[in-house]
Amino acid sequence: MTTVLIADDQPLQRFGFRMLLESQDDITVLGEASNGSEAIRMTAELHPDVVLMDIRMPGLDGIEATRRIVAAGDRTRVLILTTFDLDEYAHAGLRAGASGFLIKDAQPEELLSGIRSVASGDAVVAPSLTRRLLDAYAQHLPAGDGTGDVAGDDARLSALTEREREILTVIGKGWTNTEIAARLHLAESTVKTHVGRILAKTGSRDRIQAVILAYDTKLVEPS
Amino acid sequence: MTTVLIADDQPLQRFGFRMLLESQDDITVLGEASNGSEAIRMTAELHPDVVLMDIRMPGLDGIEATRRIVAAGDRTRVLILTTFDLDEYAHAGLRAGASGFLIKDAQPEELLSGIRSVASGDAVVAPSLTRRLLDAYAQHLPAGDGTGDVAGDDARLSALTEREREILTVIGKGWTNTEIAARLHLAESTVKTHVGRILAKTGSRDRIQAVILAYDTKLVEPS
DNA sequence: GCCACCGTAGTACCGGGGTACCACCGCCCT
DNA sequence: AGGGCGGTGGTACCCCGGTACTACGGTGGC
Repeated sequence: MTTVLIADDQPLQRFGFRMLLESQDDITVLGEASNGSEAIRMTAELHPDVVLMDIRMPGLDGIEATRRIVAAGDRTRVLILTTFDLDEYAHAGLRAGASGFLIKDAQPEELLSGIRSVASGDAVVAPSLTRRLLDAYAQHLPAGDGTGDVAGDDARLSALTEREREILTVIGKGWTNTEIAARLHLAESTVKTHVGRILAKTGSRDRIQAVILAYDTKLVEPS
Repeated sequence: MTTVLIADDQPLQRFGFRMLLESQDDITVLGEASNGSEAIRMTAELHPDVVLMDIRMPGLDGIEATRRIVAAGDRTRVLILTTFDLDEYAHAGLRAGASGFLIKDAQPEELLSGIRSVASGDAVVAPSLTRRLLDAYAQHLPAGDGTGDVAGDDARLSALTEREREILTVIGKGWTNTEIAARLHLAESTVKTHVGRILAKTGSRDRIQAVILAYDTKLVEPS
């Protein structure tokens, strides 16, 4: 069950959101806030999985409210809703730690799937915003040409097979055995076998040491 | 009407995509390519709106094919499909000019809406990839304006106390709770309390993510 | 004086991780 | 034909890690 707090200064807008969300079996609306301060207070009280946050609100605005909610360190994720897809909002919201951005007039399904994604730890961005995000991101990437140095060429990894190195890479990215199994289309028992062999071959006592090894050997690069 | 070219070396995979796409009234499959060179040639011939591009293909891979298709200056957009959401793929694909990234085992609806978004000029990223994209993007943004972030200090660590940062450092070194307790002269329950709070504040689901965070924020340096 | 925060510590519980086995298949090499 | 190796899969078991609570002393601010 996903719990949601709605933060918007327009009662009619809140009503619409509530109707939509409550029509879903797996979503519960814990409450409604009409400004940023209320949103912060209610989040601290109710610990919703997701706060649906409007940016423009009287008093404390949505960005600042987002910043404080994220800083509180709770598990609550903030999904920012904006009427205009203005860039400065996205930037400020990103710095504030929001988990996603949607446009208010999105399709209901988009909103719902966005909430579910954010609740499960993923992030979402409205399609019309994604383009800019990609462009801006690409612009800031290191200038390398893609060809060149092969990572993970370390003596401690030499005993590993291709497959094992592949598994070690995703271990280094923090994937759980279950995730590895699902994303690589394997049985969890197979993953465990691989992991066990990797630990034995590299002399790591647990996957944590393996993660560290993956970083030290540059098999995985800091992001 | 949206026209699509499928580029994938696995016939079965191509068949699945074709079946899915042709079931849609507004999408037409113009053809199928089984490697990068074919994809480039067929794109130049058929001018599809979207190329569904697998990364792993014999001969010319999907990244290079994407680079050349985009460089050709046609209106064709490339939507990259990957089995593994490995970061270097995303980076390379971005530099190559792809309009989106989806994971192969995504829901059919996700794939379809992705194709439609890309065809209409938007960009899409699989929800499970978006998080990293946002994080990486936010990291590269110019430092905040008014509100004071501590200089040289990563935002994701700002909520941590001195002691918690200390604990996170040794978590990053791979110490177990028992070891931390022994070496820092604490009760293991205390260590667990600290670790729990660190995970909550940093949004890490387990200590593995915390280790990765410690490396990414350079709280711990590769040895 | 009171409250918020920090660091410390405890208990109880559960799930995932890791280990120790075993097994089967496909491939390549001798 | 046989054997080794890599990749896959299974079962059974135990322990550590993580969560959810509660609690208490010290400190600093209002």
